[in-house]
Amino acid sequence: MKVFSTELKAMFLEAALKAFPELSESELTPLVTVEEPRDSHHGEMACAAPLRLAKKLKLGPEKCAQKIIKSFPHDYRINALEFAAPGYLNVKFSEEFLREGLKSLSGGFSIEGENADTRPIVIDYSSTNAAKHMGAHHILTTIIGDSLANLFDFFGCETVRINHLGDWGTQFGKIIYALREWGDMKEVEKHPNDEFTRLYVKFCNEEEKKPELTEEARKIFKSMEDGHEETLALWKWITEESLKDLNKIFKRLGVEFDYITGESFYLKMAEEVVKDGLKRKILKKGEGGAIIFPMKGDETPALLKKSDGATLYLTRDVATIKYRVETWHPAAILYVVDRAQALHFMQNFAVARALGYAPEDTALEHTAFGRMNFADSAMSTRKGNVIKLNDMLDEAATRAGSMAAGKGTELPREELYKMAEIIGVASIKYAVLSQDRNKDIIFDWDKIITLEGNSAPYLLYSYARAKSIMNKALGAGKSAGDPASGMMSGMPEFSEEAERAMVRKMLKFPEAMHKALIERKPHIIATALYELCQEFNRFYGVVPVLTAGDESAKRTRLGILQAFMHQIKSGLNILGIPVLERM
RNA sequence: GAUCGUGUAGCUCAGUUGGAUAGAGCAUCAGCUUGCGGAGCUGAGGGUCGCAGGUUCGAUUCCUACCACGAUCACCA
Repeated sequence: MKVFSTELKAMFLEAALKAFPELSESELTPLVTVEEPRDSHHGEMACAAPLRLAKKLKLGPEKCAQKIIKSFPHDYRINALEFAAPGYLNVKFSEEFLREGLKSLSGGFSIEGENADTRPIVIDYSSTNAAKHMGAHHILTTIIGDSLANLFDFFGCETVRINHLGDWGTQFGKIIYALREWGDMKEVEKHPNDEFTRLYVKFCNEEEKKPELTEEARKIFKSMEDGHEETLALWKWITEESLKDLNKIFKRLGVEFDYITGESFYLKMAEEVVKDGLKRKILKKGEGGAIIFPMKGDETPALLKKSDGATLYLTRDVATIKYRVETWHPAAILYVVDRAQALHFMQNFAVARALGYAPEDTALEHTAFGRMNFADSAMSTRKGNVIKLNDMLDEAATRAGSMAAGKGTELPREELYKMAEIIGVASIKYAVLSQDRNKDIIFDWDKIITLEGNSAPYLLYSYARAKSIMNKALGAGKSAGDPASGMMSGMPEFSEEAERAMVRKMLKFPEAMHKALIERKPHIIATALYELCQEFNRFYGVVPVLTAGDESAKRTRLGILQAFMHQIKSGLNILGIPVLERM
C-alpha cells in the first residue's frame, strides 16, 4: 500500500492550487501539511492549511477552508471534509476505505512509491575496535544501525552495510607490546577478545607506573605504519582471531554486514589524501610539522597528520568517504556513531567537501545517538570494569527465562531455553530502539527486562495471542505452513466499532514507517507497534473471533488478525526482532 | 571559557516539526476471568512541559538570556 498522508497532502495541494490561483506551488507547499489529530474523534487525519492561509491572505480560516473544500478532488476513501475551529479540515475515512484497506492489508504489508532515488544508502555502524570484546554500550550503534538498514531495505532502497572495524591505531602498539611481554598465544586462541582486553588493561595499568611504555607502544605502531613485516604479521593474526569472537556476537544479535572493512584498508588512500590536499593547498602545515585543515572561523583545526608523520583516524575517515563515493555513488552515507564524536564528523565532512570527495547531492550524515548509562557503575575499558555485551545478553536471557516460568509459559521445558534467549535479546534490542536515539538511555535491569507496558514481550505476547486464534480457526492440520498469508476472500463487513478502530489504526501504520525513515528514528516504529498492540488487546477483550455470531463476522475478524500479524511481523522485523508463534 | 545535546506526572518515556482538553507504562488505589492465551483489559488520582522574557490569533514546540546535567574542544579512536 501507499503512505496515505503523502497522497492526502497531494490532494490538498491540488485543491489549494485551484482555490488560490494567486499563490504559487512553492508558496503553498509548506503551508499545506497533513497531521494526525490528537483527539481521534476529530477524524483520522487533519489539515491545518486554513489556519496558515488565513494568516498569509488575511482572510478568515473558515472562508479559506470552504474554498479548499469546493475544489477538493472527490475520493471514495474520504467520508467527509469538515471544517473545525480554529481552522482545521478534518478528514474521516469512509467505510469503503476501511473495508478495502482491510482486505488489502490481510494479504500482506508493504509500502510503495516513496523511494524515488535509486542510488544506494551506505550505512556505517557497529564499527568497534578489533582486539577488544564488545562492551554493553556497543549494542547502541550495532542495533540502531542494523534497524535503519532494515528500514531502508523495507522501502526498497539498496543498502550497503559496513562495519568499519577499528583495526589500526596506537592501541595496537600497546597490545603488541603487552602480547610480547605478558601474552600467551594459546590463551588468545581459546578466547581471543577476553585475552586481548586483559592485555590492554594490564598495559594501561603498567603505563601509569612507567610512562616510558607509552613511547614504546608508539614506536611499535610507527613500525607498523612503516611496513615492518614481523610486526604486521602479528597485527594481522590479532585482528583475525578477534574477528572470530566478534562474529559470534553478530550471529547472536542477528546482525549481518555486507563488508567488514578495517581502517587499515584505507591506509594508502589516507596518504594520498594528504598529498592531494597539500598539493592543492587545501591542507596546511601546523604546529610541530603536523598537517592540518583550517576550519572556518576560530574553530579548532582538523589534524590530518601527526608531527611524526603518522596518519590519524580522521585522515583514514576522509579517505573512506572518497572510496565509498567512488565505489557506490550513494545518495547518503550514514554514520551511526556516538554523539561524543560530533566534532570528528563535522571535521571529517568539512575536509571531504573541501577536497571535493563528496558531491553536494551525496548526503553525509552523522546519525548520532546518546550515551548508555548504567545505574551503578560507569563504563570504561581502561578501568577494566566494562560490562561485556555477551554477559549482558546472558543476563537478559536468564531473566526472561525465569520471568516466563513465573508467568506460566505454554512451552515445554526444552523449548524454554531457546525462547528465553530470543526474548532476552529482543528485550534489550527493543529497550534501545523504543527510545529516541538522541537521548541518553539509562540502563536498569528492572526497567529493561520488564515484561509489561512498552516492551518486546508485550508485543510478542500480543502476536502470539493472535497467532493462537488463527491456528485454532484454521485447524491443527493446516497450521504447518503459514496460514496467515493469504488475502481474505470476499469483502469484509464491520459490525463492531472495535473492528473499525483496529483497521483505522492499521491504515495509519505506514505513516509511522515513513516518518521513521525520513528522520532515521526506529523508535517511531516501536511506538506505533505498541499502539497497534494496545488497540489489538482492546479488540481482543471486546470482540470474540472464533465464536462470532455469523460466518461473515468471523471472516472479517480473522482478516483483522491476519493484517495485524503482518504489520507486527514486518515492524518487528525492521527492529531486528523475530516473532514467536508461542511463548 | 567555547560549541553541541538533554530537561515533560514520584520513576522510565512519547508528544505528529507552531495548533484542538499535553499522552502511555511502572508505582498507588478501585474494578474485569463458567470466556479465542490475565505477560491482558477498564477506570481514578497524579503536570508551573527547568526558570524568565520575546515573537502572534495561538508556544511543551520558534528566538534571546539564565539554571542544571552530560559530551566535546590538534598529535587517541
